[in-house]
Amino acid sequence: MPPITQKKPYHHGDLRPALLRAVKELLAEQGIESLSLRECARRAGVSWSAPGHHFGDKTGMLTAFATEGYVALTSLMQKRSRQQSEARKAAAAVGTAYLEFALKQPEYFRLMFRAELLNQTDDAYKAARASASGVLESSVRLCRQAEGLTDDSQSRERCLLAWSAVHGFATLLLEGAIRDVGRTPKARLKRGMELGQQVLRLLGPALFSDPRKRQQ
Amino acid sequence: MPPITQKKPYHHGDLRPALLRAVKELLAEQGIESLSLRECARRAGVSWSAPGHHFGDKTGMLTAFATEGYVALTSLMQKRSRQQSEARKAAAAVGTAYLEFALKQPEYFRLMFRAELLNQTDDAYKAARASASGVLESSVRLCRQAEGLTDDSQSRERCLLAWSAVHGFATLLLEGAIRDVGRTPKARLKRGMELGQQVLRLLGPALFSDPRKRQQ
DNA sequence: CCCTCCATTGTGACACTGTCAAAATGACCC
DNA sequence: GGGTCATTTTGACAGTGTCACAATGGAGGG
Repeated sequence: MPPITQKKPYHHGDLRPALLRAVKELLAEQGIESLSLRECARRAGVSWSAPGHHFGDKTGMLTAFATEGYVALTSLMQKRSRQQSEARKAAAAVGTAYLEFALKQPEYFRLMFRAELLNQTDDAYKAARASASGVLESSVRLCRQAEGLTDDSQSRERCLLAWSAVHGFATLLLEGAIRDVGRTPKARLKRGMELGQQVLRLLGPALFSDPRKRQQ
Repeated sequence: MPPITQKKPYHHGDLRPALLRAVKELLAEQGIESLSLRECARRAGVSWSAPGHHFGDKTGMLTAFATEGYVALTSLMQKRSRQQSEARKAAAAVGTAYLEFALKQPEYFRLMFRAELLNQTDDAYKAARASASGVLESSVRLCRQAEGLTDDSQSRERCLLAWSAVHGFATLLLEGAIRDVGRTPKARLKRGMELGQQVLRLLGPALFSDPRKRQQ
């Protein structure tokens, strides 16, 4: 009578969450390159072939993990967004949440944008990814709408600019491309969030000003 | 009397460029995950242990390759920048060149920002990376200078914003996160460059307007 | 011209990996 | 209670990175 904490009546308990937890731990400890199916199996206490069987192959396991990541990111952005009343502050909160997620859970974030490691045709994956980018887009669109700028001829480009900026900053910071931002992980997180907020604040005019008023 | 096309008097010719060429070909064909020292050796026509010996280990070889990439990126940005006379157009050309490099030579670009695969302490690598980001930064700074905006209290943040936006856009496009941008590689390149230019054009006000004039 | 030295390249060996086929386990339903 | 079948384990294999050690052949001195 193994402790079943989830619905699926697996042979030896709930394998899937156990494996995904092992993935998360191992990614946080050693990075993606040295992650192996067999080590996940060891940590989860099952045979070395169980992960491969359960997820089909390594790509399947990573795709499932990345899907979890998109769900978590979506949930965090929505939560932070709801804490704000004004549309503009809500949009800023979404961007900050994106950055916060990337910095606090890099083991998710790094994998979520490694196209060649994931099965792009997986339905759950596609759905989770779409819902995350939906939150981003609607936060930008709602903002312009709230300010009476119904001209959304460049709406897509503005959403892309916002996404690109916050994603690029998070990526550059995670990959160590931005210097003078602290040594210890703690300091890097704090300083990175501060710097990121300043950078994103500069984006305001580009996203929310009316293009018909002044170009410069 | 083997054909020596470069300076180093290697035993069997010029091993280093041959290996790096093999890396480039293999990365373009199959992606990073399936790249192996042994396959590089096979393609270069040497024993399977030669790459490991020459570069120390796999990380060493990838670091050398990434360094090549930074040199090529720097050179392309400088070239495109020099083709423009105005500072503002030069800055736009630098951003466009960054995007062009990422889309046309993804085998370089993808690796250049994989911190965990590279030896961050390598001197040649650090130098090449610094010179690339130097071109980016100076293009933004020169631009503000040319327009008489000497107030550079937020200079670093503006440079970071520009870099983040162009890097984020390139990354998202490369990883397939941006939809409706074409199926064939050819179309994706063309459409991606166009879309990228439109997105970057929106950045102008955020980078070059005087913050004391109008915030909105 | 020959001989030694030594950087450069090749070979052997080992533990580890992902994936396949086949066997074993045990929960579920009639 | 016994059969069925999804779930898990075991066996096997080709491939990998890295180590220690062997072989190669050009460079420099006598």
